[in-house]
Amino acid sequence: MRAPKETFSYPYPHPAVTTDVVVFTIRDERLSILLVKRANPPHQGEWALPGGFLAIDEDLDACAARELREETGISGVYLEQLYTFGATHRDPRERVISVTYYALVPQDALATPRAASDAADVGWHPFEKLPELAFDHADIIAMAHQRLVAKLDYSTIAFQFMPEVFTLSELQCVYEVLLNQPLDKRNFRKRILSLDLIEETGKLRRSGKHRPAREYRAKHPKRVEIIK
Amino acid sequence: MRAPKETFSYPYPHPAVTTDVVVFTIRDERLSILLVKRANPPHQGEWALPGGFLAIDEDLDACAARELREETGISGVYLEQLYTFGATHRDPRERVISVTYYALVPQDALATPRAASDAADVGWHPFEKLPELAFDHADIIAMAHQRLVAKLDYSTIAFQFMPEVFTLSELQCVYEVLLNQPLDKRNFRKRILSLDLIEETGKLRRSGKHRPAREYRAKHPKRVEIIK
DNA sequence: TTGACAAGGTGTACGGACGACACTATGTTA
DNA sequence: TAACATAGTGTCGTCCGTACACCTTGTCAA
Repeated sequence: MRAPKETFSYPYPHPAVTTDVVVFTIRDERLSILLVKRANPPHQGEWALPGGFLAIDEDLDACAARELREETGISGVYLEQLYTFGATHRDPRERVISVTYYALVPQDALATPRAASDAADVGWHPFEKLPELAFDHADIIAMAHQRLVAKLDYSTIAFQFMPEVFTLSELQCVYEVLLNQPLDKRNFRKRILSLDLIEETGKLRRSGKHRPAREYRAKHPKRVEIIK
Repeated sequence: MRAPKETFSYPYPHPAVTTDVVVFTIRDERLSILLVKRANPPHQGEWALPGGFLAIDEDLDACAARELREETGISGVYLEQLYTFGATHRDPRERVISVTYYALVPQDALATPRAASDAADVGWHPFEKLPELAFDHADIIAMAHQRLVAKLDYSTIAFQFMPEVFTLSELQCVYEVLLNQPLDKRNFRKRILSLDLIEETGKLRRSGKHRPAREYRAKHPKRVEIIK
């Protein structure tokens, strides 16, 4: 906590800098985004992206990771800078430059994120029916979604949605949700296995009254590679 | 010009925000970058990217375009946001967040850019032998180059290097320089023409003691499309 | 005038990647 | 033990990308 009376002066006006994070996951076979309900003005009571002001001695990536951790309890996930939004009146308080990030969270992690002090609520919202959003956060989400879908085609980013071990059917489901279209099972398995990115655990996954599926794990779970 | 005595105060420390621009062109069959020699400290006398501080009532894109125009005389070119650099000590004066852009300039435009007041010199430098650069500008250029080469594959960005009319050989030369490898003439022409992005002007270009080449123009010169 | 020069312009054939497509295997449960 | 539900597997055709060589046409100099 900073001394409230102190002020910081500059010979020229300075904008404020924030980071905001679009957190994606896949829940119930739906692409979902983590939103916080704002506890304070402006836009009090509206849903918004987790994020907040950059500390003066803090790197941008660290700020995004910290805000994500503080506001939602999420850490250790894939986090990539997206774009910087700086339209002159995007925040009514003062000039605010937002360096935005997007994060990908595995399916099972954090079923119920915890709300922080400056958030009235936190929750997952299906991408297909998002509520009204504060500031220009709808634009930020749109761009994050565009980037995510584009990266599916030429990188191994989709694995960041997967838990440590998973089945090929689960992986296929992730691709189908993101691409919003069904995929052929044989072609999908052929393509994924030819990438040589996953290996069998040797165990079987039993679920439901049917044949168990082989479990796989990523050979390099944290790595996102460019392919093709 | 602002009154020099005025100061601007905030209850929390604010970083400064700048934009810096990596300007690419192709000169003498070499990819080149426009640099300015710094007239003032810090890094006085070193080469740096054109750029400068964001005005408080100015959009980010407008700031990049303005700095580019003021420092080099270039305007009306393709300009795209690249990435935001904000490491805590990248500028010795104060905390500075740099929202970086890259620009593509047609070959013939602006053979000799003019130097502005706060630049001791301005000039094109071949990408392959850049001088020592101020701040973290070498990192910024590296990322811009990576983005540019990547976009060659899935967009029509290369046309931004072309003048209004050009020959297929000139276009091929641009691709060869950017990809740093020779291309097959027949395959190149087949691929480019199949995109249906250019049309013949009907005129011929005479140069040297050989058969003249057909001139082409882009159907939508300013448009950069995602292909494939 | 004509022949050498230099870049402009053109088509085919091969191989690999991707997409369409249907049936058997295996564990569960009633 | 039979029905059920998902797991798991191979082939074939098409399209795209790549490799590859020669004729065309204007210039210039002998």
